[in-house]
Amino acid sequence: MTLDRIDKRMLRLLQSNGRLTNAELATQVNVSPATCHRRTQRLFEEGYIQSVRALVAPETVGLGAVVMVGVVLDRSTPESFANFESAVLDLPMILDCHLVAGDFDYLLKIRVADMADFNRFHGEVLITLPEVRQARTFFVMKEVKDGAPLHF
Amino acid sequence: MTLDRIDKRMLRLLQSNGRLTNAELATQVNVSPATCHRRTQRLFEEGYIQSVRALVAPETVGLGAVVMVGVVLDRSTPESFANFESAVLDLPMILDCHLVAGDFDYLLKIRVADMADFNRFHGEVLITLPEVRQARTFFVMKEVKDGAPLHF
DNA sequence: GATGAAATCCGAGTCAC
DNA sequence: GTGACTCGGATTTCATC
Repeated sequence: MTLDRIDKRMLRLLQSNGRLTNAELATQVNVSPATCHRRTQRLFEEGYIQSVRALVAPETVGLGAVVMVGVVLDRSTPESFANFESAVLDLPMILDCHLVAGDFDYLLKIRVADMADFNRFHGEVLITLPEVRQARTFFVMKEVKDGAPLHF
Repeated sequence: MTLDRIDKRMLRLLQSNGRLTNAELATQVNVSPATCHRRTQRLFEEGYIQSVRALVAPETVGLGAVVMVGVVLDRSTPESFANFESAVLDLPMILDCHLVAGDFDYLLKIRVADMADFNRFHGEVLITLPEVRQARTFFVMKEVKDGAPLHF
């Protein structure tokens, strides 16, 4: 139910290296492998660790371009939001989608091969999505930081 | 140097589950464990897989609030950008930072405990960063999608 | 109720082919 | 690329505090 100092250290270590073996992890946090194993299990079972994922280098799989998009919907009804969100969930090039307060309704992060690819996506998909009034594009020129580990 | 069908399937599988054992992975892509092992090694060595990381549930470690911030710098000189970027790299609550073309210079994604925490960060850190003229805040009300797997 | 030691089992990693 | 072989870690059991 709660995280003690050892749990937190384990989370921090696994966050930076999800391939740590149980034996290595046990050494780093100064408990026996058996204890470490039980604690790790709990971190998964109780949802402290959502998943472990390999981070694929985007350029190596032809997804070198990032675009951020601010979206404004036509109407601010619950159905508008629901429609838009379900469309977003079906579009794999949309990596992030946040409902925000401010000048936009949503902020999207999109990964595509290149600008031509984005233009196609923009014209044929994005602005034809249900309820989209306006989509303001921010081409990303440099990824200074992306998905930094949580600091706790 | 290039990825065949099997490599890509391995990447996709490891992307969704980084804890797959070599034996399991081998079965899923229909090659022997030895072959699978060699291929996986290559995917790491040649940088197709940048790292494997545990995804920690942010709320469970007291980081339940997300804020997106659009930043405009005072001057558009190389030193301004460099100064700002190195400050950003030192701030662990800034998870993402993208240099963009458009109305902002940078878009940031920030994780904090709550609004009070963000207000403190905004007043004491963000607007005192070198070269920051303006910071427009977008509170995130819902994370519709966050860090979806790459689609290739 | 959590721990660590020991014992078993299975996969990682390395060979020859 | 496969198959076999060895070593080390994962996982369980159990006694202990």
